[in-house]
Amino acid sequence: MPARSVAARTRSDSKLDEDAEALYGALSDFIRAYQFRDRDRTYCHGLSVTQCYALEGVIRGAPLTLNELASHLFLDKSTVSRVVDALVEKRLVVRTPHVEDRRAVQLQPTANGRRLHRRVANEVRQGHKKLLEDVPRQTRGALIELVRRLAHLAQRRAGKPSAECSQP
Amino acid sequence: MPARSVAARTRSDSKLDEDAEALYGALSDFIRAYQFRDRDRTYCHGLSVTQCYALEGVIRGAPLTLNELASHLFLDKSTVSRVVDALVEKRLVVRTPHVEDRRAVQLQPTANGRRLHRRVANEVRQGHKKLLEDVPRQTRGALIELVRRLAHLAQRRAGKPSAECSQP
DNA sequence: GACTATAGTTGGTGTACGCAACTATTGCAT
DNA sequence: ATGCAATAGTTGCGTACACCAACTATAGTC
Repeated sequence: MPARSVAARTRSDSKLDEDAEALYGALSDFIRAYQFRDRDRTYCHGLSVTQCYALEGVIRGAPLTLNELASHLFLDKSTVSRVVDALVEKRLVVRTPHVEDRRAVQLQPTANGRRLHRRVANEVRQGHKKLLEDVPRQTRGALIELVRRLAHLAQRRAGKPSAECSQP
Repeated sequence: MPARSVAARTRSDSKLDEDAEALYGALSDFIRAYQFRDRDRTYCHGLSVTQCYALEGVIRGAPLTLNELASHLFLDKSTVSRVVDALVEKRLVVRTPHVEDRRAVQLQPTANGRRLHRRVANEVRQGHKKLLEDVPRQTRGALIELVRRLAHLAQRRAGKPSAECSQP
């Protein structure tokens, strides 16, 4: 490392600190507000947010097992099992026994499930269009790219959750 | 509206649709992963996520009333009342009777509260630094600005939640 | 002084989540 | 083959957290 580094690193680190702080502030504002929706017990068309995510996961990944869905959703398999119960109950998803591994199930959307998801996705897209309308057209691509990067990084972090946490 | 508009609008709308779709995909990936943390029953230093947000809200806004905090958190005042109970229990926040309006309370962080918040904020900042490290330095400012804008827009939307939702 | 409105608390209820224990399979090793 | 560890999923259970509604206490208005 070159000689310039001490002062430079200090300066650049504190800039990074600042940026991290600012990012956190903005993200937590965003999440609090964005998630506001999530606090609605019943989301759209009688689906909770988790159910929406699960349905979407099934549609995007079908056929997939319960474990796969669980890790996609970052949820415990027991939780997902019950979420799937609800979706099955609503005739949006079917649990088929897995052909090769009789312990496993295969999750598949029903026609109903696809239809409902299309409707929900449309409404959600409307919301995001409203968000994007206020973003200058040229920067939209960059914004999306950056959010993708954030998602990617957050996913990596998700693997080891409680590393930096202590209990009272 | 000029004659060009039909074809042009169609094209630009479908581009906007695409962008909205992409944004939604990226955001939901991000939120699922980011929120993973939030699913930890006990977050950092014995605080739940809601408690963290509440403590932060109190520190950023002190002195503030319970109602103010509730609307900041987009939560019901009864929920916030209990969250504050927990923070008071932990000696992180004090409820002082409001000087001018004896129905209201003033929420203030204790020295302990500030200390703990500083610790938590530091750890959280570390996480966001890791996120930012992978973002090119020149685009960090833009990213933060865009997240701020998203937050702002999401906040506006938060006001009228179930407009586009129907129940089964 | 009676009224309406507001701040906050408490009781009741529903739900989401994780952990642990269980069953049913699989697949490997002897 | 038979036994044993590992895995997929389900279920029981406890906890946290959210809302609504009912309540108390105070404020402001006429």
